[in-house]
Amino acid sequence: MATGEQGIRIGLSAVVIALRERRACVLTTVGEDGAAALPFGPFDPVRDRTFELALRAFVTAQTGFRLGFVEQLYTFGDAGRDSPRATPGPDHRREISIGYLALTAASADAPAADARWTPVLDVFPWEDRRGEGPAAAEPLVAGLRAWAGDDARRLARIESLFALTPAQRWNEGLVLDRYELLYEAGLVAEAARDQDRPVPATAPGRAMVSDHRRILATGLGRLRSKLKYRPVLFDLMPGVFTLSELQAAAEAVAGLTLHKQNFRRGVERTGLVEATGRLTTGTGGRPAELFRVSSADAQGGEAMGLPLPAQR
Amino acid sequence: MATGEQGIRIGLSAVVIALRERRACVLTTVGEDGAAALPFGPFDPVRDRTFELALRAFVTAQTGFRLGFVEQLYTFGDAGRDSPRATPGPDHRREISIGYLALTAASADAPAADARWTPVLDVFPWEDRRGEGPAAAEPLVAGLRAWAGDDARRLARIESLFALTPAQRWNEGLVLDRYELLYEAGLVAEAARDQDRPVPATAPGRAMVSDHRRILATGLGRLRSKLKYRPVLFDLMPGVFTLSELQAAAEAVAGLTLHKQNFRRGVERTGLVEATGRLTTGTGGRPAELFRVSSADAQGGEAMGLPLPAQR
DNA sequence: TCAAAAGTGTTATCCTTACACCCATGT
DNA sequence: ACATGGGTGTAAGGATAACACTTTTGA
Repeated sequence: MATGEQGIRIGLSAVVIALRERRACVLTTVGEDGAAALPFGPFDPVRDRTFELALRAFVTAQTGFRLGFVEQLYTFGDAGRDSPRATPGPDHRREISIGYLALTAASADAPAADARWTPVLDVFPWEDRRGEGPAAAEPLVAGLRAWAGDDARRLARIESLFALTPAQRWNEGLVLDRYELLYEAGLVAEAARDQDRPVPATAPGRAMVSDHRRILATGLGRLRSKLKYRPVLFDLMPGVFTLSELQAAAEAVAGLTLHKQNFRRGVERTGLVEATGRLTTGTGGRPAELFRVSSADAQGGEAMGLPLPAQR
Repeated sequence: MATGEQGIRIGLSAVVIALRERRACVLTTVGEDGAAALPFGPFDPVRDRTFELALRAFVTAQTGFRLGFVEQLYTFGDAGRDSPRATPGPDHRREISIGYLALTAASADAPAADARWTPVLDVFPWEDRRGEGPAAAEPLVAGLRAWAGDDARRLARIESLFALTPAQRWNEGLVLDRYELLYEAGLVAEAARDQDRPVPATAPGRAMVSDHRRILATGLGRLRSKLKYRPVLFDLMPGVFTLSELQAAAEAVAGLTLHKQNFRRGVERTGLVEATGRLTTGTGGRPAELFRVSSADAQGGEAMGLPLPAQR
């Protein structure tokens, strides 16, 4: 009988998010076939005392960045995650990957070596609702409808996840659900690749190595959801910032255009920021006041996040 | 150099929740030293295609229960999770455990073999705010204050997590945070045990094997949080139920006394339940109408949970 | 007839949404 | 002057919280 310890390897994958030029970006490396990959490090059960310490160490070593907020996402271990056809032989190494979400404050430093900052909305273009809004997803939805045919359950899922009827509202946190829907429908490059079908040229977004895009979707979804009930956005911000910059950051992460006044009122109500009294200059208009994270209880244990009032 | 594949074993731990006699209970087995343990199954990388299938199989085999809702919680793998003193030698097997939350509809069946249904609020008595409310946690808080001394950060954490000032409100989802606070303060039996100190007789709640109480805290916290934005409570309910039973279930899980009218209005607004027209009999008072989960879009993808309006 | 539990009506308050408008600077 | 972005006031609508009350059964 198999003892359950043969051929297991554990790796740590990091979804490292930072803001660059008002866009939410993820730290990627160049994978084997030229596609983007997440930073990945092996977990050594002898040397590494905890997952989190191992993660922080290898990300800093590989990229030079110090991670602030770190949170475990999910453990991925399904057989054939990247190639379901391959039937594992007895000598097959089972690869299990523990995904982590990490946030770093914006930094002007260029990443080391072959690391890149990839805008997350280039990977998931349909997650950006700031421009035309619902119209942006039109071609995608057409493809989904074709896949669904007259399957009522599929149609309901599409309508719900993409908020197609006016009654439903777009839930920006369901990044993974939408990606998995597109994967099932065969509309993303990975779906074709995993079945050795030719990848259509129209496949939306940037494909990634193995199941890394799924891991990234998990991370972005977690971050978006968390914005609303934990003060995580400040882990992406520099020490001082204007309220407009804060709003731009929230918009870049959530993929939504927010309502200015309501956002400000909401931020004020949380008490998470405090004015410094100093002003910016050269914003193109009236100088903005600079704020910082409130020194009071601010990051304190209590549930507190930022409002995300949509601007229609 | 260590290759990262020696001596790793992966196990699956299940936090299986069900309602028994109007209490939220967790399925436990009897651990080595007589303490309760979570059902645990090894993960066989050759035989098991996915974590979830393996989990469902071994729980059904061990206990006879079919699991409904299943969700991954967290992967626990810190060295010395149960005994930090032990320095791992080269032959030390590193045990990594993937925790899952599972919900089963109430069932009259007795669990098989040495399995038990343990009321979760017996494990975490301080999580029950239904009785005297804040007063129930008084002795605990005294212990925490003694530990904190005049450390302002510790005091703020205690006040926040236990909602000691009237301005703060009790957040029922922070089960893990409160357990970890108590562990750090050395007030739960596991903290003493892990440092070979004698376990004080006053240690609150029921201790569990290894770090299983931490895993259970993770599961209960996740379930409580999820109640509010996903229709998970129905996975604990029988096919038909009265609104009072639904409220009692929500109260048993959340550890709160809810406001009857507001709860009902809120449930109605979600559209998640529909009346059957039938009435109960023998409730001790006026017969109640029986409801069922709405057959419409009900479980549909959209975010929908139940309100938890506190009754002071 | 009374206790016990089911079920309903109504109001005050707060947060969200949405509207329109004024302010200060650089060009 | 005027474009650009910063910053503000106020009112309508809906959800929540809190109040007390009626209805229907079993003992």
